[in-house]
Amino acid sequence: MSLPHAILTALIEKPSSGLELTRRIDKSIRYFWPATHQQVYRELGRLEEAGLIRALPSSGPRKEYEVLPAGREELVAWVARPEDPKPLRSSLLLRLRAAAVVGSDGLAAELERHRALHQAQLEEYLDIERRDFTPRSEAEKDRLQHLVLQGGISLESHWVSWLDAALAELARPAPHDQPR
Amino acid sequence: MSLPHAILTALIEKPSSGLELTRRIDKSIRYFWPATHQQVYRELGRLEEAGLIRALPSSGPRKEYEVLPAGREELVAWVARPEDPKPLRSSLLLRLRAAAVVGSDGLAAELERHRALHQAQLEEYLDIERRDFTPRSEAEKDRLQHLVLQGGISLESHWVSWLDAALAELARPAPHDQPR
DNA sequence: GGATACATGTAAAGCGTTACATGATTGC
DNA sequence: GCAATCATGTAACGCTTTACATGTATCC
Repeated sequence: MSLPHAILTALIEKPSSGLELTRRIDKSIRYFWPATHQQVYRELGRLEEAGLIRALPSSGPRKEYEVLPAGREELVAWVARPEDPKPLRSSLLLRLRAAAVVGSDGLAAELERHRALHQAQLEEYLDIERRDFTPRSEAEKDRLQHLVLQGGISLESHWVSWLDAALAELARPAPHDQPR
Repeated sequence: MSLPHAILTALIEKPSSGLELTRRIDKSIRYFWPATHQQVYRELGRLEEAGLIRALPSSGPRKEYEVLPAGREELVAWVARPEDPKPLRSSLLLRLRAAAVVGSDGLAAELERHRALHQAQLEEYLDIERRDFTPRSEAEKDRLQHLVLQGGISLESHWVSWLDAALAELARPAPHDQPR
């Protein structure tokens, strides 16, 4: 149940219409919880029905939503609520496991491709860090957001390093098969 | 489309019935692609209908499946097939983001809890590594499986380190608010 | 023979994804 | 006025998860 809370967070920062909200999510929150406009609209409907947000009186087709006190309370409660991490699902690790059984033909190219993707994401995070965060003396709010960013940086660094090791290992001749 | 390929991989290693397959997945593959018995049965039905596996003639209620040549070919092709990584979804990072907006009450306890979970997973991986892998001179098959395990180890290490940093940061007094 | 575990499913709900539909606004 | 874009949705599908259902073997 994370998407509704992502929306509450964004709406508290600034009341928005569905599409505007989608765009704002796509500019920051999507890095650790992506959402399409269809999901956003569906959740906005549910949150309104649950009495956590309300639509502001509007002119035209745009519907602006703001968070009600009950919505803020729910978000405060959710921050402390125990919730286990989602189990890992990596099709890349699965494919290495499959390659151990049927051979690793063509796998290296795919590992290279993933390495490039993670490297690009890492650089995007580092750009954001250089642009938005100073090295020290940050306000509580900034410090928490900086922590989130550092989590992403550390995660992408892990993948790049591991892919480097995997590629080196794939390139290494097999000690038993090769030297005969 | 990863689950069917996880099942093909496990079935090539050893033909199995639905429940046995579920148990075997739960002993290794689940670390990077968990699956319940309901999912397994459904996929077995689909794979059989697609002509990738077949049920062995059996006695009793147990249905044993084995992989057909078409199934092996599909798995070989899948190993090299481009497939982007699933976008990250971390409710913990999301909650840090929410805490930046509504305050971090109760967040530290939850971070501690997650740290313990990741630490336990890390130790489980390290136990497996000590038990199943020698330091060098491994066959191609073992080297790939070792790489998978090292991926898990490095991932859990990342989370433990990051959670340590996050907890230290949360405990640190705010530079602007506090010292007045 | 009765309880327990084994084994194979069905049903339903939630979330995420892709494709499609519809009306209003804006730019030219 | 017409096209493109903005804005708000609906529909359908697949995967995951939880709960429930049903029959079979085994143990004591």
